[in-house]
Amino acid sequence: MAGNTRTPGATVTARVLAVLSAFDKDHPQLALSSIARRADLPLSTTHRLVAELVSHRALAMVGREYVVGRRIWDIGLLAPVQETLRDAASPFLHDIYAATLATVQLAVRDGDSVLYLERLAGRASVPVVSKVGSRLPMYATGVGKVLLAHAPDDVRRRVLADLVPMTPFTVTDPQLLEEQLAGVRREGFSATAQEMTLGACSAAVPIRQRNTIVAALGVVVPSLEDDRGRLIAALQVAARGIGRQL
Amino acid sequence: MAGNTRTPGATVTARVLAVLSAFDKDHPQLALSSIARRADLPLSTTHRLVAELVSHRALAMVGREYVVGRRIWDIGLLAPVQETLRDAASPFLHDIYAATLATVQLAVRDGDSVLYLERLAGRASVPVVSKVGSRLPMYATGVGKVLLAHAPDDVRRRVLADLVPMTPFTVTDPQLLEEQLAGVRREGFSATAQEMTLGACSAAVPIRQRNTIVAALGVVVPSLEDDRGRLIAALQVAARGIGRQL
DNA sequence: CACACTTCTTCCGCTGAGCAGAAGGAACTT
DNA sequence: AAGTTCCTTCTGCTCAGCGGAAGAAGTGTG
Repeated sequence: MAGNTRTPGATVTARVLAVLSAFDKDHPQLALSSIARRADLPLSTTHRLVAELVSHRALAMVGREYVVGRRIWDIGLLAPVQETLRDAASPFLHDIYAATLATVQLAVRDGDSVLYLERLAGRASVPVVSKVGSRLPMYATGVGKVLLAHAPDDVRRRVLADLVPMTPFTVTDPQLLEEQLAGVRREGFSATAQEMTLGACSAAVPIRQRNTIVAALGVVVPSLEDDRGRLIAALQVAARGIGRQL
Repeated sequence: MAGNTRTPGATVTARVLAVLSAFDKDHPQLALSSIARRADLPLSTTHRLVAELVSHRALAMVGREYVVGRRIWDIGLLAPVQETLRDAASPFLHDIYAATLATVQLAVRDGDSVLYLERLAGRASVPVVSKVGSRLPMYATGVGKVLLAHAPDDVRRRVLADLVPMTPFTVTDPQLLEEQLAGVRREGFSATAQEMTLGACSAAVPIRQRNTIVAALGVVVPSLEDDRGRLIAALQVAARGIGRQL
């Protein structure tokens, strides 16, 4: 029968997003109490928010549990970066794959990480850790270095301040990395060797949309020695082609 | 200096969704005032909501305008919109693309329309109007005719009662279309030429889950003449493969 | 069948987060 | 320089939202 004081400093918008964000790839379906726990909200509050979201089809019920609804799916597809970019890039990725038989990757910067949008797995026995939808550090991958080289200053500063070695070949000296990034900007491509995974080398180039770098395109191969020039030329042709269609 | 009365009966959740829903296929990028108008909210309210959504990356700024952000994209992808179907189909779609270099489409019937679930964009020389998440009429597309041929009677009756020509080649005679649909059922595939878009032909086959047609798989090409048989054979192999996994 | 346990739903009075008009800027256009 | 359009900030009022608690409904165990 007691009323209550609301928690100060909370906005409903943040709560709504917290509820939606309770869902992720490993938890695509959740019970009410799980949502409350993951969003760190009281049960009754969660109950009300969820009920309202369901009424707007932002969530849907499956039995006793909830899943993300069609409404969010519809809206999410409008996020322009990925859809347009992936469509424009799709045929070029296949071209590069056909020409090189390497693992081909398309990635964008997401905050301080690399987000992989598309990947064509090559047949070569190269261990590749990237997955579509996964995030990796920017300082240790080919596409990452390209994106980092062209990222805003504050992003670069944060990333350079925390260089964790992934392999013995990872560059962990901020000064050296800065110089490499300057080289990437100057040359127009990046080339890395075993910095993320032993046995995997990569080359990458930026994709430009009207002089803004919006994404990076790269390949992963067992070794760069042989045909580094050819790989980079192929990547650059494709990157220009993609950029032209954005 | 005057305060104000809030509009009663409004929930923040509904407003947040109204703001997000202001974005649609024809308006993927909006200025603040446009969002306010489309969501039917006061400008200052919209401003605050949008700012908060941007801070949570549910929206993003592009110059002076806004677009749907990566956060919503992430969450939206979790919506179980035929997820098993899409998962099962994905590798086969890539196979078909690699074999034909055509635009490949995966679609289901949604009410009286075709809903496109997945699309691999081929070479740009063929104009293709379908987009993932978009809906098109069933009577003028390859995948649509397959789905229409196997749709319940009442759906077919409603669709046949309202045939609007999209191009000069669109079939608008209900009788003729009925005959074509019978052909689709008999032959196991549909082939259309420029009925939706000039310069675009398509072939499509049904995907069966235990003898029920649950989806359609199709390709769009500039012309069907050359290798119609090969295309359809490839589609049928893939469709069987997908069906086997459902 | 009773008991414990977990999960969901409803209730209700208090209060600060949200509201929206207005005014002040900023950027373009005429 | 005057008009137009669009964006941002300020502010006091007030009701939408809050959340503890209690009740209901389902689930598991001896």
